[in-house]
Amino acid sequence: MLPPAKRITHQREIILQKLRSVTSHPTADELYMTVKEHLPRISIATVYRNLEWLVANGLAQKIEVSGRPKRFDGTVQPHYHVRCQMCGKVEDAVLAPLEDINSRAEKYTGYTICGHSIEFYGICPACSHDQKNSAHR
Amino acid sequence: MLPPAKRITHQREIILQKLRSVTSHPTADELYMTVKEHLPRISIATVYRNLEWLVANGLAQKIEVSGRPKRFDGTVQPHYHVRCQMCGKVEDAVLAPLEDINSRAEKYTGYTICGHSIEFYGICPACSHDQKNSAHR
DNA sequence: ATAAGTGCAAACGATTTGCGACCGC
DNA sequence: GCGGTCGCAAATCGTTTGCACTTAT
Repeated sequence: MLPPAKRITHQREIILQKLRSVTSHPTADELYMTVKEHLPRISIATVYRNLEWLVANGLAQKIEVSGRPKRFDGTVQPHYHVRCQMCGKVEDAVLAPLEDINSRAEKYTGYTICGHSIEFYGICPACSHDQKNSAHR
Repeated sequence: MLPPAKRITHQREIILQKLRSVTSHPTADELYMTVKEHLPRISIATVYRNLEWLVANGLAQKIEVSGRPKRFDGTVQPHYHVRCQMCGKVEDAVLAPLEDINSRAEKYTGYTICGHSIEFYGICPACSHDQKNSAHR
């Protein structure tokens, strides 16, 4: 199903464009910073509202994991994420989607399963490097 | 490794006991309510502090998913969860832990992977029933 | 005595909301 | 002109923190 193609306001457009131009899964606040460069008068509320709108209309994904601030993703294909436990960075984990586990879960839980998310957690290369350097102290 | 068996204060004990007595993955606040029945003067801060302590000492698990309030689990064995998108309830999904995907992810991401969490999302039996009943309107 | 743990209230960060102004059809 | 959207400020929610007071050892 194609997106309902409703109103695309200027701010909505810029937000989506900025979101698509990065691979860093920014938080609403981070996005607000960069969007503000082009639309200095935009408010953080607008960013939140439009991000939710984009998600609701299938133009973006929300990664709401780990208590931390929600992150957003301009890619809509299902994929998994890895989070660094030290610096909080989130990256994509390129693994083939495990389709079969949905039906398994459905069977065992009685829920109507719509999907699943997998988050790997660990230490990113940069942080594990830092860790070695400061092992003493 | 057995828990460090440090201080077990009265409030700590009650909190763990209450947490273990339910399967509902309560939030800190929900737990606070029930613990207060036994310890009327306990503060919410103590509940938060002790839940973190229990997690740090391997006596409980934190389920921090979906932006929503963190939930806690008195079971420490690794297992997955299903969340109802309508009522927010979290239940266990009895699926054998997928051990192999950790090493796969490690290979692809370059991270040192410590583990992963899977959350299925969908509609619980109760809510899908309600949905039918209120289909009109 | 001292180190750890507590209750309270205030602080915090992320997000949401109410509202009057505004913009595009 | 009207409905949808915006910017702003205030409100909310979950959680954390500073601090002075207890409590177990």
